[in-house]
Amino acid sequence: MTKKTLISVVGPTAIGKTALAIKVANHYGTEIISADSRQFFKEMRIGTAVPSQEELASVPHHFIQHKSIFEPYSVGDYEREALSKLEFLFKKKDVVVVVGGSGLYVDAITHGLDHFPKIDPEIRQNLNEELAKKGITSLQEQLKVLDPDYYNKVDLNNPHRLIRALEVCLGTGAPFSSFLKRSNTSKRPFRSVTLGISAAREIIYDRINQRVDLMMDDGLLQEVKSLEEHKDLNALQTVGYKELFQYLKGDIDLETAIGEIKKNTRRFSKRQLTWLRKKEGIIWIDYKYDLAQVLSKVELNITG
RNA sequence: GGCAUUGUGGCCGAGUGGCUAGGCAGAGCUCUGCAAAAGCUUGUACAGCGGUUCGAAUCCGCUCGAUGCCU
Repeated sequence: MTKKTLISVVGPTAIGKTALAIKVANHYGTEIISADSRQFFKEMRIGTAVPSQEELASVPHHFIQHKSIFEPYSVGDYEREALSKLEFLFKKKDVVVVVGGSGLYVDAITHGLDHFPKIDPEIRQNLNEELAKKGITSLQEQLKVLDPDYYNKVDLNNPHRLIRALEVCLGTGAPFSSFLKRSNTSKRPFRSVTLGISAAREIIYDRINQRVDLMMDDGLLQEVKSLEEHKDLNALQTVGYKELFQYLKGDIDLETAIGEIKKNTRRFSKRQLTWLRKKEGIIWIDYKYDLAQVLSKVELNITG
């Protein structure tokens, strides 16, 4: 019996992941799980480059616009939901395709995260207030006491990291680092093949700039306007939205806002590439790939 | 042709004798529940030549290049 295989498609934003994922899924007659942390939200469509109606119709997609920006949603939630969806899909398919630009979310599926207890959201809220009032040193001092091991490892200038570690310490009474066992890792009941699409930096940047213009033509500004009253929600701290909120507020003009979107998207793509660069086992292909060749490489990895 | 202003790293821009502004772009990196997030690292650049001085991006002279006004 064939072993179940998960084919992941990764790469920087605007490189053509969606198109390749659909072709691969069609070839195997299977379905697609999205690992894009912004395409989850049904209120955000244009700015997150959700697949088109035709694309969605050609292959069943999961985790696309299935959540609301009003619901809190984390990688942990995603990992649980995605794994149970995978289990369900593997009952009828030998291959499932995952596609997405959020590296952490792809890893959550393919390798898994350690288990953390649920933390009362109020703790994080308090820590955020503390950060605003007393500054980052206050958080650093607390972490030094509550989890000296992690204190020596983390980037102490990074408020997000400090707050996450502290909320776990405070919420569980145990050091954050005591949960980092990598116990989940590499225990998946399926084989993993990862396709990485890449191109020269210049080409990626070019595609990004073009796509931002297309989004504007498609009515991104209207979409952002309709969400303006919710601009403080976490899901809307997103490239393409936060810049246009600034424009709507009158802080910058439209041309500047569009330039900022392009710039921030370029930076994002750079971080995606940094993230992927160190990963092992990725089959890298050029953005002008030959589909038959790509599929035969995948086959080789499945059978080999 | 005359007079005046001016010339700082890819770009913007501060600095008017000694103690390497800063920002943007670019590049490299970190990453376990806010991840399209958050954070870190990264260029001794002062138009050229000569002079003054212990020491010049900063002062002086000439050359070259900009810009403006005048005839």
